[in-house]
Amino acid sequence: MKKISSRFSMAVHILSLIALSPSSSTSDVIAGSVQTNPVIIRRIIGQLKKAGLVGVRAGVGGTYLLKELDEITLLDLYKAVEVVEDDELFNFHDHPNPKCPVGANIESVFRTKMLQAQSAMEQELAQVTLDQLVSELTEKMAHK
Amino acid sequence: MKKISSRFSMAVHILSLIALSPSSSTSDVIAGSVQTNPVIIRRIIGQLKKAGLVGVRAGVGGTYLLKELDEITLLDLYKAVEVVEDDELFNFHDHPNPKCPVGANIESVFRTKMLQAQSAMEQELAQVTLDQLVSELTEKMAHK
DNA sequence: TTTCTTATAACCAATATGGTTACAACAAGT
DNA sequence: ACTTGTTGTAACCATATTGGTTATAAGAAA
Repeated sequence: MKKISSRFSMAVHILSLIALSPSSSTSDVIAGSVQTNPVIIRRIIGQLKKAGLVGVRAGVGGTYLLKELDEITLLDLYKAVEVVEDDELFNFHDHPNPKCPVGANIESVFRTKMLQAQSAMEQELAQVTLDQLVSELTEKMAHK
Repeated sequence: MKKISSRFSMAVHILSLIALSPSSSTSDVIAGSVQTNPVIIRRIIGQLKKAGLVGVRAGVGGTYLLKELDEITLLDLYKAVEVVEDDELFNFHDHPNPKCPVGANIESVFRTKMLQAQSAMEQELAQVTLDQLVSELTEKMAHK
């Protein structure tokens, strides 16, 4: 991976739209703002639904929040869209040589350090609520 | 990307080996501990060399450190192996609709937050020197 | 019943990844 | 000089992820 999937940024974009104009929240309208295919939007909304963040009006169309804006953090979205496998951001090469003292012990040392680094990042994401983010967004929109 | 490439973990493994037994530091021996192809090792060492962290004895074989162990951090290795593109961990979907107020402003808000999160992670990596890591490693090796 | 919508399957092209084989160039020892 | 062990690359390859597309079944309202 060169980068964490844009599913995450799209999820943030999507939820911002839903928060600001819940009336026009069909995958088609949202796709118009994100500028991608409606199916992509539905797939992401499907993941947000699975995570219990939103509900979808089947048949009639549209998505609504299941939590307050200040109860949803960027970390919630990050986890919901599953951009990282097994909750481990850093990959570790498989089966280093157990007969080599370094090979036998490097994994646990490495993993410990990486979990710390990853956790520092996730804590930052956890500190930003959608409430805050949408506020900053509307601020910028007004400032135009 | 589901995970950050194992090139990073291999780089840490490789430098630990070089630090602990500089005498046996050919790509073949290292590949034996990492349990991969020597070419993979050489490619990574090539990146470490480009970053000015190590030197290579052409022809005769072997790699040596160009800096002290306490002058090399995990962040140095992370940057050296280029596991992330353009120094931006988080991807952002391209060209959201500029005619939509949200589409026009979401990118700058998102990017700001992501740079903060990414920076928190990198700071953690910057705080770990190879010196520390190798110490922990030898500790574990002795504790056998 | 018609219409708009969601959910999902089945593809696809582009790219990253880790691996492999092959070969030129280099430096030492003999 | 020649042989040997090594590095540096190029050229491939299989696999997986990504973002996208088309097509279709099914739900809910007018």
